[in-house]
Amino acid sequence: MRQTLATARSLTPLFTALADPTRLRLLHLMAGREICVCYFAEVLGESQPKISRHLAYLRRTGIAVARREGKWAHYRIQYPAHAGMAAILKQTLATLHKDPMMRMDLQRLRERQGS
Amino acid sequence: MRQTLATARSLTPLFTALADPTRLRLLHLMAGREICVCYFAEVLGESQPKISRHLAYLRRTGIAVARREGKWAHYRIQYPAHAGMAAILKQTLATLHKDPMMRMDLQRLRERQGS
DNA sequence: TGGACATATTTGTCAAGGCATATATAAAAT
DNA sequence: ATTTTATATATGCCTTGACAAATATGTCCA
Repeated sequence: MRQTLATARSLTPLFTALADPTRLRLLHLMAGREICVCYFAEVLGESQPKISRHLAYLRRTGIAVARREGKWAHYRIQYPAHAGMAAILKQTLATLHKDPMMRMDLQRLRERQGS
Repeated sequence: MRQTLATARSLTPLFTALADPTRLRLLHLMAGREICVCYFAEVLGESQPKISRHLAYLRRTGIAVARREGKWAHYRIQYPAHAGMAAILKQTLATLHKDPMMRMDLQRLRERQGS
């Protein structure tokens, strides 16, 4: 297994995936829970296609996985097998969670979910 | 000070800067030491303008700073003031350092430096 | 059918790399 | 001491390719 042979190259797609505000907000919302796509557009105040495209991006990168249930799709974070990549992602989520604006996303989500 | 007001947006430039193999190799070489530009091209096996461009990119992003000394320029890492960003950068460097290929860069550097 | 989600298309922006060249400092030559 | 010449580094121009956003449309399932 040559997993770590070229970390620079394997890290690049991860960072590319993280280099977008919308994707960071999505990941932060997904951190620790599974979320129905139906909430994202409203919570982020972004168009549905835009959300969908970014979710597809995260899926392609392997950072998120989808689970279909009838009409709905639920997304959650998939931590990379590569320990270093997982650590970077984890650190990123921790950093995001310190931002009050990010927490407001979470609050808006909970209001919608009625939890 | 509204430094943390929009972490998603302030994090994006960092990740964009990290989303390139050449820049990751440069940062890894600079981790913990100051390095003369004159070594980079040879050590990485890349063209001089390419190196220079990527160094300028890192400078613009604030991750690296240059110090001129006569003909030569020396670069070193500048950790972001934002604690979360600094933590991400640090984690990234640690991850890179686990890669044998990355360490070979360091070895090639030391051979050139004759240390 | 209608609601939930995904994808195609188009357009604009931006970054990357190659090549040539500019700038700056130092060294050498006269 | 000027005037070349060389070395180190940066930058401009050009082409190419990746990605974002908006709009429209397709697909799947109740």
